[in-house]
Amino acid sequence: MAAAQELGYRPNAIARSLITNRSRIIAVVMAYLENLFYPDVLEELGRLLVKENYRLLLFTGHMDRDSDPVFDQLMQYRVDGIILASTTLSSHLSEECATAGIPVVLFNRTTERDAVSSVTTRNREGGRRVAEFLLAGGHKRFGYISGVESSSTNRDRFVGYREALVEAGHDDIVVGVGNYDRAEAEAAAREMLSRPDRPDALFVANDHMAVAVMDVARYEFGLSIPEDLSIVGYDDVGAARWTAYGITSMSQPLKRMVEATVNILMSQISSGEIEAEHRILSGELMVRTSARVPKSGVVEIDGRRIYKPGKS
Amino acid sequence: MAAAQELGYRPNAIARSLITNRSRIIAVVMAYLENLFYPDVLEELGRLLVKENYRLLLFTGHMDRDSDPVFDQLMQYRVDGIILASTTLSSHLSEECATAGIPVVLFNRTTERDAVSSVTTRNREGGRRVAEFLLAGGHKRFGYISGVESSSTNRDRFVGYREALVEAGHDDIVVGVGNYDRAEAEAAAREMLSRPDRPDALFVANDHMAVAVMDVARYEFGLSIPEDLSIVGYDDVGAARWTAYGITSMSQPLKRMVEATVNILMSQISSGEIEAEHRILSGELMVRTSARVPKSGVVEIDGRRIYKPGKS
DNA sequence: CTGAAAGCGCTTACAG
DNA sequence: CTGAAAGCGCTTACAG
Repeated sequence: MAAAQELGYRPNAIARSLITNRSRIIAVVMAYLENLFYPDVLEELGRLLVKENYRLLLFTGHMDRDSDPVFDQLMQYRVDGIILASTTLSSHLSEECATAGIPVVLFNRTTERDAVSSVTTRNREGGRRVAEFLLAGGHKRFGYISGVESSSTNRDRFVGYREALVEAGHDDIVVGVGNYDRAEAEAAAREMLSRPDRPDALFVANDHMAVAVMDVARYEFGLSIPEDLSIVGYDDVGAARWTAYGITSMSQPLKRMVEATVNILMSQISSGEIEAEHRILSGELMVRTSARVPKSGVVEIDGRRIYKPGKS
Repeated sequence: MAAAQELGYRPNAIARSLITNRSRIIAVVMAYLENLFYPDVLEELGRLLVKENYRLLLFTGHMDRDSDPVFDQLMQYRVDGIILASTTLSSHLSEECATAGIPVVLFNRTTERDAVSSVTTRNREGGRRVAEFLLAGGHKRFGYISGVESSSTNRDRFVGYREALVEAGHDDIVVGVGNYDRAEAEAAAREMLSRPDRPDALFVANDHMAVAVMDVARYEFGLSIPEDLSIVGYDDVGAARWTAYGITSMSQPLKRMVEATVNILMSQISSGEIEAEHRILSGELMVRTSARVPKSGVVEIDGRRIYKPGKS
């Protein structure tokens, strides 16, 4: 042992993994890090995985649907688990993972397929909450700037938002497509705010776009926020808290989401059984300055203002 | 081959690496992803490494100086190269890498030690440029909010800034310590702006802090920017371009920096020779709205405004 | 309890 | 040109 120490011997983890059949590597696939939400997720993932004595192999960049070379690489490195954030595997590929016995967890996404686990938040309820908040604020004309239209997050947020608005008698929502992209969100905002019947309440599908939309509204259209236009976002990312924006936003409990993701992975790895598990968490509507504040329903908890209808 | 295809055979990269003595894995160590500059770097690194057929093993979280377990893990996975961003290895550890024949590149950092390569920008010239710009803007009283005081980036930026100011007869710079941290930068700004002789020109060591400082100046002190206070940042990160901030900032050529980093690594890996190489690139002072604009020296290139003293 | 052997899945050099 | 053998650095089961 002393000699080993002296010579700086370190066991070769790669040789070990060959015989143990465990690489202790988790692959994390993140299409893009531009949305500030994801770097935060990544950092937290790194923290938890290291605690579990796992390494994090990162794949960024958009994956093409089926024939991804990225996927081949995951398999070649015999990763013990895969976390997919802001990407979805084709059904073909997730099948392959399942047969190869590699646990897969979708982060902030779901699919109909039952084979792969997922961790999400109640996006539909979130969408409803946003609508309730804007209705309580006395708004009359509602808009929505969407994310990627086929994504489960976008779909669920919009469905909940629309449901609650329709129940209140508003069935004419102005919709623009933002694709979770700044530039596209800006274009959608320009188009929407140029309309003679422009909305006075706007739900933007995530904060990453909401920041861009606020800049367009304020500096290109000269609108006062929230006097002329209320904006609500989603995710509660860092920039939402910056005073210049102060975005009222549905939060996603990032730490708990990451924790659930790692838990699912760890239990599937150790049990060797891959039974799809779906963990669904809840967020809160964080009230700041980007949207008119209703007379009641806003409570203060630990210095943060949260909208909880029914309470005051 | 047909059979292999049918059975979904994929070579085991780990077994291969055992015999080839090449893991085709590069370790990237990033202390924190909070500063928006680093996620961008990470994404670009991912792009280039994948092109070179390398994988990216990510380590986040602060490393303790000498005895880091993280470093042990790097070694255990027999990574082919190490990129250190926003962290420095102790001399002891970089020595070990050298003897183990693993190339190391410091990204956006340097050390006196010659054994390890680095990619940086001309921070001292950058600091000078900022000073020249603020002097040309007619400012009288200069402040500086620092990064981590021991870091080479911070030191060089400040040295250049001070040099140019002293040459112009200003040797009384008000200095606050921001440690590249939002909260600390805010505290430093509060302290500095409360002074009776508060500066009218403020160089903040990076944009990540500059955003926070601007919010403090505007919303806590009611200052107009740039009328009451000019602020210049560093890095030219995404948020600097958001209209609400519009930070005048020294850019760092991120893509070229990443390219140089990967190049150094690749050439050292293929040659097997680890000779320290220091690549130093240049940035530009991107002119936006957070600082008073001098009468001359600002040129427009591809729709971006850049300060190039001596030209107009 | 200690120590030698087999084997994980590859690649490479060598024999047929 | 094809095919069997050796070996990368571990772990694990087994023999002494």
